[in-house]
Parts: sequence; C-alpha cells; structure tokens
Amino acid sequence: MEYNFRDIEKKWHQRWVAMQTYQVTEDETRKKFYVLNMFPYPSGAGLHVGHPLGYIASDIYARYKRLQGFNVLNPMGYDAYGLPAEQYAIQTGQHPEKTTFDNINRYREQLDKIGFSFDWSREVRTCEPGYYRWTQWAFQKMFNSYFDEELQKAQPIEKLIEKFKAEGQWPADEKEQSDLLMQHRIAYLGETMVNWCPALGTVLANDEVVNGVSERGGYPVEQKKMRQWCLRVSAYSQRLLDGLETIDWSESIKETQKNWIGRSEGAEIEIPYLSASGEEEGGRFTIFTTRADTMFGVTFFVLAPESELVDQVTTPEQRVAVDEYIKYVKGRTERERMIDHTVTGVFTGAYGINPITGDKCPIYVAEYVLAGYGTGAIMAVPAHDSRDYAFAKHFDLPIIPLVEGADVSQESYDAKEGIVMNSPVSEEKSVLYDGERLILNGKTIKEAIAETKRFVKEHKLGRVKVNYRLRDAIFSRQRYWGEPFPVYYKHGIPQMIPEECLPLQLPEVDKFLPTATGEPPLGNATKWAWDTVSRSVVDCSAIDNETIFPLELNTMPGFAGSSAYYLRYMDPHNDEALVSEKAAGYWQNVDLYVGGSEHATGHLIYSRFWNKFLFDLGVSKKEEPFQKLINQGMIQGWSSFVYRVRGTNKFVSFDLLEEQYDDAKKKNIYFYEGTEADPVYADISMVTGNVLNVDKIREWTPEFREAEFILNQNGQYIVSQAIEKMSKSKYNVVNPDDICEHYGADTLRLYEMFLGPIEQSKPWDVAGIDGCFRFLKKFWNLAQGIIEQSNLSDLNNLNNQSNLNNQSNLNNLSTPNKEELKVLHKLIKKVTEDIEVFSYNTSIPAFMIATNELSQLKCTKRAILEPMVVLIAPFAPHIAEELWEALGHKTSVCDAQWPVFEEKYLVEDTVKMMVAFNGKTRFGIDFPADADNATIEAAARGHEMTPKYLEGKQIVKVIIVPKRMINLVLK
RNA sequence: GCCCAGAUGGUGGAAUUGGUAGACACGAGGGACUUAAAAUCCCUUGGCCAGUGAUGGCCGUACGGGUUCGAUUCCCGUUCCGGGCACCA
Repeated sequence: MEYNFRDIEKKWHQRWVAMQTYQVTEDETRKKFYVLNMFPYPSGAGLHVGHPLGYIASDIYARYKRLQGFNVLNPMGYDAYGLPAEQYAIQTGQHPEKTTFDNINRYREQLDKIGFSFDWSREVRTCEPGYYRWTQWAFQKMFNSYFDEELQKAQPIEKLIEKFKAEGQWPADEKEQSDLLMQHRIAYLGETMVNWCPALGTVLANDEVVNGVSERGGYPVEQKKMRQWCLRVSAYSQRLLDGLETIDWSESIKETQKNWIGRSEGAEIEIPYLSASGEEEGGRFTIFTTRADTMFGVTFFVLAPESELVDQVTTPEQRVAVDEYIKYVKGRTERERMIDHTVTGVFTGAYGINPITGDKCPIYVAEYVLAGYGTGAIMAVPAHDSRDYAFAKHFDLPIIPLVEGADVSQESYDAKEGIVMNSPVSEEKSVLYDGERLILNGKTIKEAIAETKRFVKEHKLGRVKVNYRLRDAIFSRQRYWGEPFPVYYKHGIPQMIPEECLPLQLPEVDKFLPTATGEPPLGNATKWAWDTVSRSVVDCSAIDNETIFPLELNTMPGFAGSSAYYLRYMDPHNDEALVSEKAAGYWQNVDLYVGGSEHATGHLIYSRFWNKFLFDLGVSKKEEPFQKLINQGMIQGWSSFVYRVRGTNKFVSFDLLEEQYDDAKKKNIYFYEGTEADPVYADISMVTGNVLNVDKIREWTPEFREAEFILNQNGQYIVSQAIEKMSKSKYNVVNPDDICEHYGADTLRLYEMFLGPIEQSKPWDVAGIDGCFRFLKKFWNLAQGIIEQSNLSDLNNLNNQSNLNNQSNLNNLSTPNKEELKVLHKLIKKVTEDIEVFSYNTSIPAFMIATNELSQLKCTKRAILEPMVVLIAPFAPHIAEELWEALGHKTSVCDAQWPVFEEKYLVEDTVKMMVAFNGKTRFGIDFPADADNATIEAAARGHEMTPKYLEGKQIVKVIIVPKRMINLVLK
C-alpha cells in the first residue's frame, strides 16, 4: 500500500471530530497538564508557515503528555479585539465585526488542516459578550479594590474607606470622596501624560511605543496630558519581580522583564533650599539617589522641567530664563528628546544646602532629569555620573572625585567599585548631627552606601527608598473595536454599572473610524446612555442627569481581553463566574505556555499582573499564570527583488547590474548603464531558486505586463534575495495550505520542527522538506511490511496451533531479537529526553536512523512497530492513527501508553572505562562490552589519548559502567 | 553606553552537559534501475598533504591566551552578529 497522505489525513480529521477525541473534562482521577499557545490575532493575511511553529511544538508536547497518562488541556481561541483587527477593517473598509469573523473562519480552516489536538469546544473569542463580560467584571473588581502596601495585596475599597473614617480623613463631599479613592483604586481615572498617536487616533501603552513611534504602523507619538483609565500595575512591581524567581522562563525574557520593572534601591534625602533673599530657608525638596555614598561630591542640584518645584525655587531674576527654557522643552517631541542628548539646562537662581557637608550648591533645571521617576529632582555628582559630568563640563561646575585612583579629568568614573576618599575632605566639612559626623574615607563604595543610608535614616535627613521604573498601564483607547467600559458618569463622578447587568454590549455606530482630535467613535452611538431605573442602555437624547447618565466613550485596549483568557479556557461556558472554583482548582495554572518573545514587556507583564490581582481575590489559584514559557522563534521569508531602471519600464537581471556602496544609506545601490535601478518586490511564487518566471510576473500585475525584461546571457532573469520577516507586503509569504496539499500535514509538522531549535529564528527554506517526506514514506513502507508479516504469522499461528514443533519457529517470528530491541530503546530514550527539553529537531533524525536500521535488520516484529507508532504519534498524528488502526487497535493512538525505556537493552554500547588511582576516579574511553579488564587496562595504557596521563600511574581498578551512569558513579 | 544570548562544513544544524567534532537532512558529485523522465536505491562529500591503492599524516568548532592527560564544551581577553533597555540618578 502506498502512503496516501491525502486520504489518511482527511479520514482522521473527520474521525477526531466525530469521536470528540480531544475533548477534555475535569477528571479528578488523573493528573492535569495545561498546555497553552498565545492565541492569535485573526489578521486578514491568514496563516503563514511561521504561525504554526509554536502550535506544532506545543501540540507535540500536549500529545506526549497525554500518552503519558496526563489529562491534557490544550485549548485555542482568538484575540479578536484591538488595534490590528480594527486597522485591518479600516483598510478594507468593512465593519470590524465582519472582517474579524471572516478572518477567524479562515484561520480555523487552516488550523484544522495541520492536525492539532485542540479542544475546540472550549474556544474563546475576546470580542464575544459572553467572554468580555468577564473582562468588564475584572475591571470593576479592580475599580473596587486598592493595593494594601502592608499586606502587599489587593483589598476591597471598603476597607480603605473604613480606615479613612477611623482616621478622620473621610471627606463629606461626594466628589472629594471619589477623588480621594481614585488615588488608591487599582483601576483608576487619572490625569496623566500619555503617548498620543494622532495617526492612529488613540493613546498607546508604553510597550506599544517603540523608539518614539507607534509599534503598529510606525506613526509619530507625542506626549499629551489626558484623563484616562489606568491600571495600578506599579503597585505590583515587587511581586512581579519576585515571581520571576519561581517560574521556568528563559533568562533573557526574565531579564527583559527585570529591566522593565527596573527596581533600584536607594535613598531619598531632604534638601533645604534658600529663599529668594538668599538668607533663610525657603523650603525643602527631596531628591532620590542610588549612590548615597557620593553625598560629598555633590556640586549642584537638578530639577525636572515638569516638576512643580521649579516654580517654587526660581528667583525673580531667573524667572524669564527659566520660563523660556521650559517653553523650549515642552516644544520638543518625545522622539527628539530620545535621539538628541545635547546638554541643555538653566540656573534657577536658587541654592540648595547639602545636609551632609553644609555646602551651598546651585539648583538647575534640565531636561535630562525626568519628572516621572523618583522625585523629579536629583543631586548631581559629576565625578561619578556621566550625565552630571557632561552637564558640569558644559556649565563649568566643580567636579570633586571621591574614589581613590579614579581619573575624572576626561570622563566620570561611574563604576561602583573602589575605595572612597575626600569624604569628607577635612573633618569640619562633615556636619555634626547629635554629636556624629559622617566619615566614609577608606571604605569600599558598597560599605559607604550602607553607612550613608544608616546615617541619613538615624538623623532623619531622609529615608531608604526603593523605586521602580514600571509605570501604570494606560487602559483607555479612543477606539471602537474594544470592550466598552462598564462605567457611566453621574455628575462627572464615575459609577460602575451593576455587576448583574454585565456585559455592557458594544453599541452599533455609523462611523467607527477614529478621529484626530481624540473624540472616541462611541460618541457617534445614538444609544449610549445608562438608565439607572430600568438598568439598561437607552438613547443618549434621554439623558436627564437624574436617572439617565452618559456612558464612558473609551474602550479597553487589546491587552484587556488577553490578560486572563487562560482562566476562561478552564470553564468557557460558565455564566455565573469567570471560572468555577472546581475548574480553577483542578486546572490551577498553565504548565506550558508557548508564544513569541515580542510580548515580554506587554502581554506577559499585564497577564501576570492581572492574574496576581485575581489571585488576591481568590479567583485564580496560583500566583503565577504561566509556569514554563517557551518562546518560539520567527520563521522568516526569502524576499525576491527585481530591478527597474529608474524612469523606465525596463527590468534588468540582477547579475547585469553594477553595485556601489552608499555610505549615507548604509547599503548597496545598483546601476544599469549608468542609471540607478530600484528594487521592486516580486512574489516568491514566481521565482524558482533565484530565477524569475517572466511569463508569470507579466500576468501578476499590470505594471509588469508591458515591461521589458533584460535577461542575462543564459537567457534567465536573476532576482536578488533577502531574508526578512514574513509579511504579505513583502510578497514572501509561504502558505501552510500549499505545503499540506503537496506533502501532507504530517510532513509539514515534522519539517517545521526539523528546521532547527524551536527558540531560534530561521528562514523558511523548502529545500529540506523532501527529506522529511521521504522519511515518512520509508516509515510507512517499513510499517506496511511488518503489518503484512505479522498478519501472516498470526494466520500460521492459527493453522498450526496443534503443531508443537512449530512453536519455537513462531516465537522467532513474533519475539524481537536483541538488535531490534536495541534500536527501539535507543529511540525511546532519545525521543523522550528530547521532548522533555523541546529539542524536537534532534528527535526526527533519531526516527530516521531507527527506521533505516530496522529496514536493514529486515525487522518484521509488531512488538517493535507498535511502540514506534506511539512514539511518532505526537509528531505525525495522522500516519500514526492509520498504522495504529492497521495494527488492529480499536481505540485512538491518543489513548495508547507512552513506551517505557529499559536500560538493559542499551547497556552494552554505552560502556566506558573507569580508572581509579591515587584515590581519584576518572573515566576514559569507550570499549566494547566484551573486552575483559586486562585488555582494557592494556589498551588504556597504550591509548594515544591519555599516554601522558597514565604514565607512571598505577591503574588500581577498571570498572565498566553504562555511560549515563558515570556521573552517578563519580559522585 | 548597560544587560542578555550567540559564533561549528557549501547550507540548516548534531555532539548524551570535559572524552573518536561534523549525527541527520539539504545541496553537490558519481553509480544502479529505466527507451527516457519522474520516483526509488547505493556510494563519495571539512581542508591540506603523501600514496596506484587499502590507507596514513597534518590542520580544523570566530580570534588570542589559560586550566586539564584531554576543551566545540570550563575560565580570561578581543572581534563580529542578534535581542532587550537606554538620559531611570
């Protein structure tokens, strides 16, 4: 029988649906395992070969765990709300709901072809009311909670009200009450500087802005003060940091999150400043520093331009200069400020007093100090901070070195290593507090920091303080396609609509396009007001400010719906709760999460925050949502370019062009007979190797139909190629459907895994796929041979039951021999170990080798084939099912048992020589198992690898152990 | 600038965590079958040198050192590529 993958895959796809093979329920008798993929945005372009990479990897693991007896949850759904979905809808001029559902259907069709073990009965879509009801619910819970610093967890807001009342701080006025609580709620309305993107018509979260432009589309972003819903993510900074220690994620992604959270330990120190008259104390401000040890090197102070302190300290003489400077700073965009680091600043006219030395130091305003971090004010130590150094050089301010041997004539010495000096220069330069002076000379920097902190704390000059860089997440988007906020405004005070009225459904609008002014599209909805009597959405014209109120016009951002979806998969149809106690108790959290590392500072932080909040509420049962994380790499595409001679409709073969390096553009530019030729993308379907099919490209678009193609002397048109991200706009997309059509899903799965380590990015290259296809054919042929033979021997067995003489003969036919068992167990060991560490690319060669070896051994034993079919089932499920059935099994291969590896079959070819001498034990070279000790010893002495080593030493003992036991023996 | 991860044949990549470097696949070359092609199967394939040949020798895991009987693996330094953060005091 031939390997007919089309029929096989079609047949098993239908059977899996009919038999509900992949549906799971909470089964208390079995151990759970939760595998999850980051669910996709259903974008308009459909799936390309890069998308399934992670899904295949996790599917292999899910199937493997299932074969090991675990109850595996492996769900899939769609992240359907948010900017990308809406941008696509706008581009195609359709309603986002329509495009989203069309795209979802297309995704589903494509996914189904690849043979995933998803439990589709648990599918979620973030844009469905039954789903986003719980997104809104969680938001309301956040609104009604505050973060208790002492307990380090979320608490009901009522507790805080009680506390305020007890302390007599509870205002009578409703508006004041609301304002006070707003400063503590986890979801709060805040007047903050936001990243405003005029082109997208919305604000963006920090992680959605890259290099001063929007992540989506690359549009400019400016800073703007707006009233927005925010999530107090920063309150969870320490827990987000601590949690990283408990989870099994790659070091690089943990590092990225650590950077993003940006914890820094330091001290806040109170600085008195002189009043305008210059005589008495005008007030105090607080600075933050991580280098408390450098107090003796302070030569000036700097305030952030946005800081309120600037107004307070500025003297009348400097007022004009300061105002002008602030105006200049405000006129600069975020991008300008990021790129241009030239030194700017202005003197305020005021002086601060260094509390340690008593010195009077000038106070400056400069944009290099940020208002949003620390206290927005710093003490400047030019000798030991490069930014302060640049500033001091520019304004000709003194520089006092504090570390022995540090040369600060050319640059600052920023390292935290060395011995402190000049601290103080002389005793009277250190102010006396309660009879004690701070003296740091001779100490290491680390000791000096600790000593200064102690001194500052003890003499009440300030306090020890930990700062985090992590900012609160801005949660409002001036967009249509997102979850509506379940909020209405009663006389300007936000109110939650009652929980039992959720979900608050997204209204229909005529125009869903964003506006440049920031007026959200929901403002176009006629029916968008809340009636507190009927407790329903009513027409806006009915607003009476007594019982009917306007609803919030903003919608939630993309990450709202994706922050707790893994919990919903546990119990997707529950109308009573986000997830039931029972389901959450059983499934706990995600054991294996697979997705791209580009979500490191977005989704993966928000999700962890969201889960921690739900954990505080008792809804989620684990503090961390994703125990193990695997980041699959990107699959890149080979883009092809044809070259059009500028100003003509001539396209020239790449090998006929002259190349020149352009310094300004930092890339090659090309010329044909003196005229520059510009690269134009050509669809890769029209290219074989690097040769263009000219007839095809003429049919492609009108611009090529009339074009002239200048071929090389071989009569070929050569394209140039580049490896780039796979994208529709680069015409380098390879569609998985085509691969499935040509080779089948099993080959696609195998090949994607074979391409290289799962975590690495690599270009898609079809060349190697034949190897995988050939292997499956070989495996199929081997299996067919065994199945035929074993059926034959079963038949003989029946016919000859009475004939005892034949018994030994039959045993030979059905009992595997030593060689065959060795091949099998080598494979079991390799594949099992590989799957555990996601090194699938090395398991596939193991299958190839085993198949070849068994073919050479002319193996006919089903006792060998059966476990092999189970081993291959996670990788190539369709072929495995077909063979499993052919072997006479009535149940799915999914319900089989993962084979157990037995050392005894492998011992002989993994022996090593152990040499013990002079009380030490070392190991040496491999020897055949049947070599006796004398032979080994003789060989060891004569062996060229270790002659020097063994010279003059006495070999006390030669032990033969399996290779993998060596480390155990050595211990 | 700071932090993290890398660098192995023509290519993707192996090497059991210090023990025969280059598994497996692709590509290339040669051969078998075939009228022919496709398909399939077999052989060769890191470099250099010697030999008719079986074979033997030397050099080789970015570069330079070190530890070790032995280093792709561990340590130090350099170069290059990728990722993250980037006036965060």
